[in-house]
Amino acid sequence: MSSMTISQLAKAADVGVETVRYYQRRGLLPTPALPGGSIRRYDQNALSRLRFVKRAQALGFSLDEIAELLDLDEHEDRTLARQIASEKLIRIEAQIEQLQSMKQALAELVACCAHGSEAQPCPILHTLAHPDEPADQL
Amino acid sequence: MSSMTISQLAKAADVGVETVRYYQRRGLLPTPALPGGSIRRYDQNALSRLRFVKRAQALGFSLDEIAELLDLDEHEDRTLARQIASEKLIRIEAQIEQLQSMKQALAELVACCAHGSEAQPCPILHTLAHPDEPADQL
DNA sequence: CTAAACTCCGTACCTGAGTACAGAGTCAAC
DNA sequence: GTTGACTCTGTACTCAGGTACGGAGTTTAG
Repeated sequence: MSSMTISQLAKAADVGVETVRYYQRRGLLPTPALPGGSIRRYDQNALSRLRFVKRAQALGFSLDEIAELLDLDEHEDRTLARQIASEKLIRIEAQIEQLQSMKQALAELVACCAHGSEAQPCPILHTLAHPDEPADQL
Repeated sequence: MSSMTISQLAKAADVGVETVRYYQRRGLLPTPALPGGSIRRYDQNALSRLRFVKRAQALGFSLDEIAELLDLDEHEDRTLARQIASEKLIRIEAQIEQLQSMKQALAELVACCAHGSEAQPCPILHTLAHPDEPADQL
């Protein structure tokens, strides 16, 4: 199955046909030339690329960022590649930190709500409404 | 300043006037009645609610989820509130793990580009395209 | 008293990431 | 050699979460 139609390709990567076309329009996947007349064929390489897109996306990258990542690989300019990757790395680290703050805040709220007495207002809602008190460490 | 115009309210919560109106349309904020003729007035309560929305949003809740939380607050249902927060917590934890894997992959790419030989391919596309190999810890 | 600034309401527009559909062509099976 | 599934291109629609705008009314400072 080294040569696939668009629907076979889409199925193999578990996306819709329209999604493949959309990625082509966005420049994330090359659009192979129409051979002679009529129907495009996609190879293993196209599938790898498509899977790359889905995986990177699952990690929170936008399609624009993914296009950039793909460029890193394609361009043999390692100096530039390294620079772009470093910048992305910094953004990811910041994102992780943000999420960790969120996690902590939420964990505190959940824990507090678990053993609080029913008589008091729900701390999740109370805390969110009044940030100037205890759980303000966001 | 217990009675504000819409723009004072918006400013106090650091959002745009249009955003306040949007939240009203979405049912996240009540729309106070027009007193006699003409211009609505908002109180401290509206500000608390607006801040609640922004804080919950910063914690990764969607506006629909926030509406749900507000509803729970109104009905004093802390058990369910806690459940929603727990679910959100789990999603956030998964997201952090994923990002950490990506961080590692990117860090490797950066290191590779820094001192690797020009002859070898960068690991990033390979890593993401073939999840069944080393960097599979995503 | 007038002009600037603000408010109200409705509707339209924006970005990101697709999804749907129309109308025409093509390919494989029977 | 026709039917049915698939493909091609292009355009339009969806959803979230806003943002912008037009035209009318109101409020306030000078």
